[in-house]
Amino acid sequence: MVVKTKIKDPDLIQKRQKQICRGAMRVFRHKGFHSASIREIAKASRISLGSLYDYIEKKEDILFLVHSDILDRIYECLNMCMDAYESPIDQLTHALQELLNLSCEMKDEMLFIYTETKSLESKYLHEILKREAEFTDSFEKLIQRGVDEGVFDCPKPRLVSNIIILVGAIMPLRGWNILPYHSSEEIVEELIHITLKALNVRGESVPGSKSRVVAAT
Amino acid sequence: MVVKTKIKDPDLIQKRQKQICRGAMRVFRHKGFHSASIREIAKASRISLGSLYDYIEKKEDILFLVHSDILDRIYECLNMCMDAYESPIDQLTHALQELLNLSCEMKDEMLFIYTETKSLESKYLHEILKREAEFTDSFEKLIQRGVDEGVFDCPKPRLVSNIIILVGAIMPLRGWNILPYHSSEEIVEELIHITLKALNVRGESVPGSKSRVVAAT
Amino acid sequence: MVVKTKIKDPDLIQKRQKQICRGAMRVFRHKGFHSASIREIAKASRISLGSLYDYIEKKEDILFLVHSDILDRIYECLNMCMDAYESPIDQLTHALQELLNLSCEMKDEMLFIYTETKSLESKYLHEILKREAEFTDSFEKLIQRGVDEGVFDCPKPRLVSNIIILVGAIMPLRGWNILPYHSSEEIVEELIHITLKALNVRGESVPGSKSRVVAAT
Amino acid sequence: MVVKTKIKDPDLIQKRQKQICRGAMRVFRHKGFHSASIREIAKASRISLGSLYDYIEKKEDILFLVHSDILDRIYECLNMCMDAYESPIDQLTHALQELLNLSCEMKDEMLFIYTETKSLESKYLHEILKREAEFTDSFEKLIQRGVDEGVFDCPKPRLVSNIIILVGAIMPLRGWNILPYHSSEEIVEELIHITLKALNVRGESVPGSKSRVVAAT
DNA sequence: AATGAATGAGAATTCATTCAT
DNA sequence: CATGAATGAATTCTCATTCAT
Repeated sequence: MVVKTKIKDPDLIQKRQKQICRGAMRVFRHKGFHSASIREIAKASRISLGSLYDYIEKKEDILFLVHSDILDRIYECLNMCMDAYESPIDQLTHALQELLNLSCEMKDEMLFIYTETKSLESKYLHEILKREAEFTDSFEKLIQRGVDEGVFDCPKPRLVSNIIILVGAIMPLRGWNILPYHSSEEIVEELIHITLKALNVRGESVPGSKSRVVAAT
Repeated sequence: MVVKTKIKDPDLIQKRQKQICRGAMRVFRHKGFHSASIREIAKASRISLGSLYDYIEKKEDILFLVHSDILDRIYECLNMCMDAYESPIDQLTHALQELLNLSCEMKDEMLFIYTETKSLESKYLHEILKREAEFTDSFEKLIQRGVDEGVFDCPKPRLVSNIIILVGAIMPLRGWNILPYHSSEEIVEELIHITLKALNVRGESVPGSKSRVVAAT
Repeated sequence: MVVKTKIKDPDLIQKRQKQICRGAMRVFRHKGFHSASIREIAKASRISLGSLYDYIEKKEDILFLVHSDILDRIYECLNMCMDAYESPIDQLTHALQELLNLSCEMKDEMLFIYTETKSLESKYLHEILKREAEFTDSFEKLIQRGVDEGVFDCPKPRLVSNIIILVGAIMPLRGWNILPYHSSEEIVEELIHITLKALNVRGESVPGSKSRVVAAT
Repeated sequence: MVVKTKIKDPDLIQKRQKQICRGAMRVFRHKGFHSASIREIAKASRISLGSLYDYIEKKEDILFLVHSDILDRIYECLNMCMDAYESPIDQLTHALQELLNLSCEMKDEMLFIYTETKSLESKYLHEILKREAEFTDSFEKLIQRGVDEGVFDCPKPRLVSNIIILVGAIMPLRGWNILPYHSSEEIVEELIHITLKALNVRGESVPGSKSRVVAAT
């Protein structure tokens, strides 16, 4: 899916739309989508109001571009992470760890996705949900492979992959209630531990953690 | 916290504000808070525009009233549910079951809470988060009692209670990805199973479920 | 001219309308006529919104009542003052002195008259201007009598009486620029002095002033 | 002080704000500030509602612009007039004459200033009063110079300059009561005569008047 | 390609007035 | 006579979008 523009040069489109994404997100962070005016977005993007409309057609296009940009960044990280390991357990633990790290670093962006996806118009909504579904699928496949290899015990991999993705957003969604009591490192470690326990993995190893290495093999 | 009105009769205030809540929610369901106009809300509430403003001061007041109303309904159900049982395991399983049932029946309302809490103005936001925190606390205490009684194994009850509440919203937040593959009954059952497993409960019994009554390890 | 009411008892009308005048003026003082809402006026008058409308028909009626009330108070004082003296010079000096004193004590009221008379609807405007004209007439007659008696030199008594009345409002209209430099007593004394000079009165006596008594007859 | 705009081109701002001033004044003349709606003002200014708000921020800004514009016009005339003469008597008589002429030609504008200055918000009110004060100062200095040169007898120049300015608005404020009896030329001539008399000027000459050229006492 | 001025539909909110009790 | 809840027209202001330069 592509946003219709008045401009021909594809490189310029790419560059300016990225510029708009970053500017827009800077505004959305504080005011949300609806309260952000196109004027503010143009100013934050260091682009004129007229030019802005050369690269998009409607305000909602920006919402889609920002969604796309955020998902791109998240999925790229996670795919790289999964590709770096072979065994399902390693893949899962590292992917989960990466997801949780991202949810710290990109807290605002993830919260934005959770709160503003509903504002997408139907055409864009389906596109974005399709991409989210693909992402969930990759987790599901990973778990299924673990089940097939006998390292995971999980009768409903789709449900569990959805839980994982939901819990992957625990920082933006529930951080306000947890962070005053636990550091993000503690949270990440414990969440991986719980996940592996829920998958009946015995003798887990948590990457980057000393305290639990004793239980390894 | 109370919304300032021009009306004196407290019963009438109560009645009309409830009326407004229901009407407003009917509109918010389809359009969200920002896209819903005050005129639509008035119409849906079967109240005149002028009268509406006799019972609130600003549009944001409606957002708060709706939040309050939804939380009231959810928390009342859950408190009744917890009070009906003695043992932490029974309390937890029934509360979780009730929470998940509510998240089916009040899917839109819960999604609304997750997506629009950010639109509350500071004063109201704090009030609502305070109530959510109290709710989380009651889950935390429940788990802690289970730990004290030796039936739960859980080093970070606060984290886990937050996970439970987050997962309690899995229907509104991830239902679109799960429900095409599993019935809500299946989901509820499996989620309770996973939760108890995460708490290291051996020999669990799921209420209303036959299949798992003897499903010990 | 009389404001139409729903109430019969004339004493009650009198009493309540006075009550409304005082309440309304309290609000007008700070916000002016247009920015004052009927609700505020009712509250300040310690009368219910419904009752208020038993004693007036429209908001403008209040404006007229307040105008009437203020003019009544001013003219009553001045008429008493003029009646207390015989000679034109005494009458003029004491009337002017009284007028200037009133313009200190009723600064807000006089300013209100000057700024809000234009808001009166035609019917009321004519009534109020008629009363102001009568008031100007009485000054004009006073001056004319002085001219006839040979104590004043004034070819255009009407113009001068208008000047006197205008200067009588110098406190509310220009006080902000004068009062930081001169006390109101100084101002009053000097204004009387100038007025008598303008009327070619030689050897004037200013009431209540010591400094100028030496110049007395 | 400058009204904040969304427009960058300063010439355009100047031009449009003047356009708005004139349009607004056309409406204010009949209805006053509060009763004039922004829509009417836009229409009278031959500018669209949206554009209007590109050149101002709030309705009150228009009030300030109009005040500014009127004072500019008046003060420019008077300064030119004062600069054209050397002696205090000439300056005073010509300035007074000019002021009274202006008060005939700009009757509505002056009345507007007197009745609507109170509607200015604090920030603007102070600015406008500052300019009025400067204007009064210039009259005070003129009188003081006359006193220093021995041609005026005036112990309180500040008070007298305020009287002059107040009397300078006699046409808009009291014209309704005088003009049916005297022509504006008569009024102007007599007012100058009285003023000079009040300043103890002997052997005055009124500009443009023959009858009084030798009218010494 | 880029700029920024122009537009008007639509938003929230206020308030004089009426009317049932 | 008194009360205060109800009404909806009118108001100010915002903002996405277009268009001339």
